[in-house]
Amino acid sequence: MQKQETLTKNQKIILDLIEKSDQPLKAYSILFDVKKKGINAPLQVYRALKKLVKIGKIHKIESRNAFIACKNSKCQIAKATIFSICESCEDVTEIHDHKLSEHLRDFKDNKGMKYNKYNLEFFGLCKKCV
Amino acid sequence: MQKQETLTKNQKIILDLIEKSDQPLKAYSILFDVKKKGINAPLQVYRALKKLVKIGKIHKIESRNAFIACKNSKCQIAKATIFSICESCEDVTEIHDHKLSEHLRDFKDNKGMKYNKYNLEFFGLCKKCV
DNA sequence: TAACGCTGTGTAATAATATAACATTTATAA
DNA sequence: TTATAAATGTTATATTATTACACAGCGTTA
Ligand SMILES: [Zn+2]
Ligand SMILES: [Zn+2]
Ligand SMILES: [Zn+2]
Ligand SMILES: [Zn+2]
Repeated sequence: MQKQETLTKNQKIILDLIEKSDQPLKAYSILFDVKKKGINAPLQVYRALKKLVKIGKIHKIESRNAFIACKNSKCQIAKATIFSICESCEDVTEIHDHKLSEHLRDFKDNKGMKYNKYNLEFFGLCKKCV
Repeated sequence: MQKQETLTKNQKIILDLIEKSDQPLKAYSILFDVKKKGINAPLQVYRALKKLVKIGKIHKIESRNAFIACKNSKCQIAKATIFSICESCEDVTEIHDHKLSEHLRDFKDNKGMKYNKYNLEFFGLCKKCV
């Protein structure tokens, strides 16, 4: 059984917003949207984002400084993320590929480093933009 | 034969600095260091960084907003980068693993997306920090 | 109960990262 | 030569993210 996190009011408001979008949202765009719900300052947004990332409800797209909801119950540990990003329309999709995930999970370098997380971003052109 | 890029003065100054460091440097720390050489504004740094990334002389560590020199003549296309990052001491190493690179290069999703680039960052604890 | 640690809140200020706009200069190509 | 692309220098500004501080709520435990 997985521990069910209880989200606070601010966290819920922000998660709701991100989940309603199928594309990544930026922190200040989130801030703009939640002002009507009483969230007034950047820090309130960043604090909620940090928690949501930590518990795996959302992921940060590092190359875009944006946040997207995770739709895969299996990666809610936030430790293994793969995305494809269209450099033309900026469409982002989370990739779930068993073989690739396995390969990455099992990767060992020759420096004795102990990994506990990875993030992979593929860039290219989506079908619509080719 | 590979086309040898001719770097401009600013680009050379900034590449030199980054190559002398074995760890990633941040843009404003670079700016601070090159002020004595007549580079005065952030934009001058960011323009040089952009070019150097484009020609593969340096890579951006996206999760850290920092830039590291590429020591591998083979990835000077800047299209296929893998890094390991220690979350304790922030040590960054570029990884060259033939099998993993091959796997990533050959990866195809089921959406018909055409990839031309990827960036992979592993996080964990290095030998010293375990 | 009271004291404590932990997490979250609200607010203000500020730090850190990155780009826009403009005039000019330099390098390369036709 | 002309023209065209790439780089420069400068000022201003936009965007992203954190520090600092006072306080509130909650569960643990002395
Ligand atoms: Zn996910
Ligand atoms: Zn697209
Ligand atoms: Zn490289
Ligand atoms: Zn370390």
